[in-house]
Amino acid sequence: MRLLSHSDSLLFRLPMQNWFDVVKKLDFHALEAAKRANLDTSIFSPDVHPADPRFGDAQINGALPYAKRLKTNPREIARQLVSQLERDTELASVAEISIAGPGFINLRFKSDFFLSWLQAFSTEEDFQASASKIFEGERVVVDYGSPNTAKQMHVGHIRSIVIGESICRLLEFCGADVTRDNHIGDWGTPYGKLFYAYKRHLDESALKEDPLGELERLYKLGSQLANDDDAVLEECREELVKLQSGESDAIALWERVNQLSIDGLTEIYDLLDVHFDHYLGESFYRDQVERVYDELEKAGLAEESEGALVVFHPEHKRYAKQPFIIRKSDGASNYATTDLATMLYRLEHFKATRVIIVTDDRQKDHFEQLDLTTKKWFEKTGRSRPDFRHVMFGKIMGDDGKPIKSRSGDPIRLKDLVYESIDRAYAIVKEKNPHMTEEELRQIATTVGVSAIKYADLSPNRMSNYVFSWEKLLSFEGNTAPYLLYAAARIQSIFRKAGASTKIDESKATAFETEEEMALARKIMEIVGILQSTIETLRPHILCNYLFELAGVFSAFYNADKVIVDDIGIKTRRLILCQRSLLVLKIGLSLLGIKTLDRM
RNA sequence: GGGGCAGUAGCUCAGCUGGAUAGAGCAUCGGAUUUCUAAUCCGAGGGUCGGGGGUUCGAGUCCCUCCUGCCCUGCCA
Repeated sequence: MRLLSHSDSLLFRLPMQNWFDVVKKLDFHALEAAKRANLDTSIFSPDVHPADPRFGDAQINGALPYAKRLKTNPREIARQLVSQLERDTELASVAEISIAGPGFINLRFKSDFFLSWLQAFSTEEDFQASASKIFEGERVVVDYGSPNTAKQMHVGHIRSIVIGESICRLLEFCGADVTRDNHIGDWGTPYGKLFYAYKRHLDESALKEDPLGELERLYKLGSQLANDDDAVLEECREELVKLQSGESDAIALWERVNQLSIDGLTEIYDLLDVHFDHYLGESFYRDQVERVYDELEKAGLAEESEGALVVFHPEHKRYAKQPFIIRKSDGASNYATTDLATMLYRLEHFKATRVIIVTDDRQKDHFEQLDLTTKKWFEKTGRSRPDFRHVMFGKIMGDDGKPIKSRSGDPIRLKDLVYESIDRAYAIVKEKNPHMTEEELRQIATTVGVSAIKYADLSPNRMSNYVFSWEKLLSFEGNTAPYLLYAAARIQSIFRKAGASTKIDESKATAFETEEEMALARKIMEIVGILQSTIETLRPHILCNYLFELAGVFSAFYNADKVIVDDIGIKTRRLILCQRSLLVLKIGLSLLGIKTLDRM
């Protein structure tokens, strides 16, 4: 029979499940206290925050705005609340309560509360249990990546891929059924020029070697030849007409180019561990544009203006005058048309309850107009209206403050970027681990290099432009993926050294004592709120920031407190901290699309 | 002209619905290693939060105004 530690008593353990989200739980208790104190709960909001460790673990600030509304003394309100909170036996058993300043209520959890919390929530399933309800039953189509075909991807494509993938994983973690759809640019005017050059100047071996590179070369060549010679330009036009009119040879060639393109794209996506369910690009919707014109005209939303078919939104201060052009004056469809058709398809075919599109912020107006138009269209036709979110991001800048370009003035190829990162990672890993096998070196370098690229893109706020620098991207210090991977690898190492698996007899643990133990426990618990705000805002940098802090607090703990010690109580509780730190790092990194390593 | 985003330490950036003395990393300087991975940790210096006004117990955060940069603004995506 195992011994019961004081934190193991049934009385204490039973309610722990409700404490997973500490802020939410405190909010509830504070509101109950407010009722008992006869405060007007239509006005009072507890306003619970995680606190600066100097003051405690959490604070309830609601007394101040409440007193302001009623023009009374905030400290008096706080005093009334505290006297009720102290009568709350569940709360009083886990925390010490005090008043500070003008009426802040500070709570400091008792040491064994941290241990009980960590013991109650110990697996990925435990962490996912509450999150998985957020988007339960939701079908979400996430549209990201979206490069043009027959071209190499460049550095400008990385943010959509990396942010989009992270958002997919976050949504799945929250219980959503996610469809990853790559809305490729596989239709349009460039194909005339490409086909002209393809038929005359194709280098078969180059095409086999590097399909996207060769197709891009051919497009540029065709473009240049057409530019120099009007006769060539005319032939390019004819190629395009053949394609658009569905001539079988042209379609066959287009299909071949498209397949080569997708194969080329997939090579890099595989490297980045990003896998799409569909590649439903612009071409897929080309036969559906008539339906869009018809429905929008019948619904009275679209009108002729300057020869084009457009949608105005009279209620909107800007889009009352700024048209959403859905058919050009030459009769051709455009981006707006296919995006509308895409919305319809996602509703009808995927039964989407939500649609998320991940692009740069220059397309903000376009997607606002798309959303307004879709809402009215679907409403008038009696359809359900999926919730639409445009997840946008800023540009990647060079150190000259302008959008990033390579020295030659061309965009930096994404492939080159990723492989250079892997190569640099390889050199560093090899230097640190001279005796590692070649295979292991390669594998670690790939993970480190790819992670570094991804993390550099995820850690800044996606809304702002960020400055690209090789040094920062590939740095192994500071808020970077390698720093996080290293922290995780060190924890794995502890378990190897301890000869213990991650499953340990946790009942032997004693309550935390050292400052570093407490700080780490506190930090681990913060993951709950962090996941919520990351998901609410769809801003992965919030999670990045947190993981960096967690790794830092862990490292401080690691340096201060030895884990493998003789005292079984101390050793066990420290192993618990290690195991949970590793768990949270793994969950967090996987939600960012980053794999962890056992050693590095 | 209209609209959007941004301006925080020398550099790159955090700062959650307004909360206590504005924080990291890099760089600089000073420490820690017979040790579970030093790819680490601890400490120091470094700020008119673009300027000015306002709202209030309290403003980097909200409102107004001005300055600066970038982006969008009818037939590109």
